[in-house]
Amino acid sequence: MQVTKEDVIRLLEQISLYLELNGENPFKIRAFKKAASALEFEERSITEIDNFEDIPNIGKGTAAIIAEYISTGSSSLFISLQNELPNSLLELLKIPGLGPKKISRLYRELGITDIATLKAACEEKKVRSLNGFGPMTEMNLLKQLADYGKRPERFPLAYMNSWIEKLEYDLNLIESIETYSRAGSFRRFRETLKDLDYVIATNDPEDVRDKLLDMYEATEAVAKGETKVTITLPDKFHIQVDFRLVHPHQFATALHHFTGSKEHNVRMRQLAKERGEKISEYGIEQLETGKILTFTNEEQFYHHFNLPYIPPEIREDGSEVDLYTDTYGLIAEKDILGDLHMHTNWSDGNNTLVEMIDACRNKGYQYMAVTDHSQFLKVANGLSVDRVLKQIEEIWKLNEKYADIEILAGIEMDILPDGSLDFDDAILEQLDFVIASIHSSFNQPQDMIMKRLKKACENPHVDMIAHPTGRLIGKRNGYDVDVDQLFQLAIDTNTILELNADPNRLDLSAEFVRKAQAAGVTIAINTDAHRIQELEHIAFGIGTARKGWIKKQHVINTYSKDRLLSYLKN
DNA sequence: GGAACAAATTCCTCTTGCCTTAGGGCAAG
Repeated sequence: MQVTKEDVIRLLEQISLYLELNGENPFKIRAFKKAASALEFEERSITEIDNFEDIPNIGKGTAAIIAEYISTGSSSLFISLQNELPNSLLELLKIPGLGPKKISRLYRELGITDIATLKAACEEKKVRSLNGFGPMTEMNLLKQLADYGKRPERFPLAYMNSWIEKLEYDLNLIESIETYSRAGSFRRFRETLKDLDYVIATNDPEDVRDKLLDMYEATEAVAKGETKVTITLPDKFHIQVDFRLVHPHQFATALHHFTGSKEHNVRMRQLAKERGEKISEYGIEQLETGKILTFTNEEQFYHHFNLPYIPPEIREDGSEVDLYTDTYGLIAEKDILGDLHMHTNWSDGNNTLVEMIDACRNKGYQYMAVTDHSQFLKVANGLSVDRVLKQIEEIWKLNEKYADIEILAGIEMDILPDGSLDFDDAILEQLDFVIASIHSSFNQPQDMIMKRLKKACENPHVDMIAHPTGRLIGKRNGYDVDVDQLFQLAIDTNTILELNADPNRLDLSAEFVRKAQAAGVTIAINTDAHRIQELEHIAFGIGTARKGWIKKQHVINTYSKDRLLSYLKN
């Protein structure tokens, strides 16, 4: 059997889970987790690594386990762990409310090995007889088991977004809230979220707590304490929202703490410790004097450690604490001077040309590209040649009318399944901005997909490839792109790649867009708006770009109008 | 188990809140 790097990572993670169930030393458990993640970040493939001990966080013991696994296809440690505890127990760790201690007790005292036997034991009221368990625990377990498997572990940003708007509308109505902020993975613009986190500053926590609990009467409160309120939203998936209530002077440190990531917090705490200080959500404690420092904002908090303000989007694995500087040039929403991908009711958009133009003018954009679908996409009312020519004329007229914005006549043209393009060059050359994209035959093998993309990139009239991987977060993976090859194609043919800001897409992802920047690709961040409200999705695009450490200089729609026009001309 | 500092030992981020059950486990970033 050919062992892959993913196999090794999975092995180490499973070992770590087993040790947890066994109640092993927490640091040993973590050592395996750290080794797994060290391998994940390792650039080399498994055959290129001759000495695993060279990798930080992998020592003698783990290296021996890996070597055994690669040469024999199995691990004696893993086998002996499996003999001790059935594999199916690992699944129980995923059930909220069950941790290693409780699972271990259920197994040893009731012989529970999996979901089915746990459910049966709860129904027979056997569980309540165990030490540390009671009727409430049994009932809660049954509730969790009923949901088990039906609920995704994480939700796409787009799914959460409608809840977020509703929640914040309600939060704004609570007068005893001094201020509040999103926190957690949503504030960091992760593309999928497990729950929602808010930090609330108030001088009247009891009142805020009562109002929060009143907000959604139909839902149940998971927790309702002095400083923490957890509710589940009346959503079919029981989405959880955590509110942390703090006094206004604690707000900055609490916000930092609950924004995370966990790894970022660990790194910050290490820094503090080296200086004889201790960070908690309520402030920084100076250990010598016992004095607790608080701050008016997160900027001050970071400056206390002689660090620049580190934007939430890049607070992930902890390395940002050492890598990020004030002069990095990370892109910001204010840098965006135009949107180069949107639809009108000429194809499948909801608004008229004029409505879209007015909305872009209201956003203060210097330019915009109108890019309705092309004829192939019948379901989207794609434009025929005649209608394209008509729309170009219409846009010329509107350009004369509006002095404050440059309207580019564009198209989002399909790359057809056979690799040809939906319009001839004679049409394309009349357009100011040509997007090529794939909306069909997603299941083709990689070489065919790449052939299609190559054809598009090599056409001299094509300016940009939209949503380059075709994924829909949590719904479909997209087509089989060789992204490295696509980046090289884009560079060789001077083709822009899009970061599509639709929260369902975020395509390219933060990870890919970071690689694209490193390769030297020019990027555009566009909304692909189908209605004027969706022009606001640019915030998701910017968040994702920042998560990918994108510098302003690599993003074409930060160019001034003149610079953009001359770039497109060449 | 890994790594640092010293050569065998020590530390590893942390602490707070809440529920459920009777002291402790789990969850949160």
